Amino acid sequence: MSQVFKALSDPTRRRVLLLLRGGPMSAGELSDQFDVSKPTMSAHFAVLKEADLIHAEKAGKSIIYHLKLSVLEEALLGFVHSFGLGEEAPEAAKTKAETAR
Amino acid sequence: MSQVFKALSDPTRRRVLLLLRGGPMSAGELSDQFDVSKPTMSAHFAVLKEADLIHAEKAGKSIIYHLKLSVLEEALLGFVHSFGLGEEAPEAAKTKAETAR
DNA sequence: GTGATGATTAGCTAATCATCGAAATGAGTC
DNA sequence: GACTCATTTCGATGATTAGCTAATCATCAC
Repeated sequence: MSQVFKALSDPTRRRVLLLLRGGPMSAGELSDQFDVSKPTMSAHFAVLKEADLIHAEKAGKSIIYHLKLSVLEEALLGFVHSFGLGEEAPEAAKTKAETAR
Repeated sequence: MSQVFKALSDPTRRRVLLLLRGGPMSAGELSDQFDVSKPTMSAHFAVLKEADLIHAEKAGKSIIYHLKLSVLEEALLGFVHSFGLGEEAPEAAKTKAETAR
């Protein structure tokens, strides 16, 4: 849980995830979209992998990263729901929390 | 955005938010729930305030903290939606939403 | 095997973070 | 004013983080 939020706390890493939402991409292709060195990007990938938000697949010389949407979804929506938020309109959320018990 | 996720990346701070979900609480009452010093807790409050997730209200000697649910909701759901998640009914979310009512 | 390419690891610096005890502020009380 | 309570600020410390360059590893083409 903490690791997911920590991973998301960096703008570079959030942008990586958004790029990956469009489909799998190699480490190099991803790095080309950013203005930092490749080792730095590699470290960001490691953080995302540690949080289980992405998955690495070897493909010849390259390494293809895939977004693990379901993990992102479970972590964020799970947290949101624990606050009684996110299922209906904000107004109704309060009512719902009350009727929930 | 980054500040919200950074604030949420610490378990102590997440627990503070959950406590505050039950209603406003003073800094001291909150601190009593944790096994760390008051200065440390004060620093956590500052991070949460910086992320605009809580609001401080003076009340005599005490300071009462309030959860800003709408900010938390907007930040997290906004991000979730930017991934196209949380609107339809993926497995986990659906089950959870159903058992909730 | 050599060389080239893609990616990670190693080693470093500067900055940020969580934590503490001690001191300082603010707001009531006597 | 002096005293007390609640909370924050200050100053220090050890741990972690993002960033870099240089070096290494892995794979492919020759």
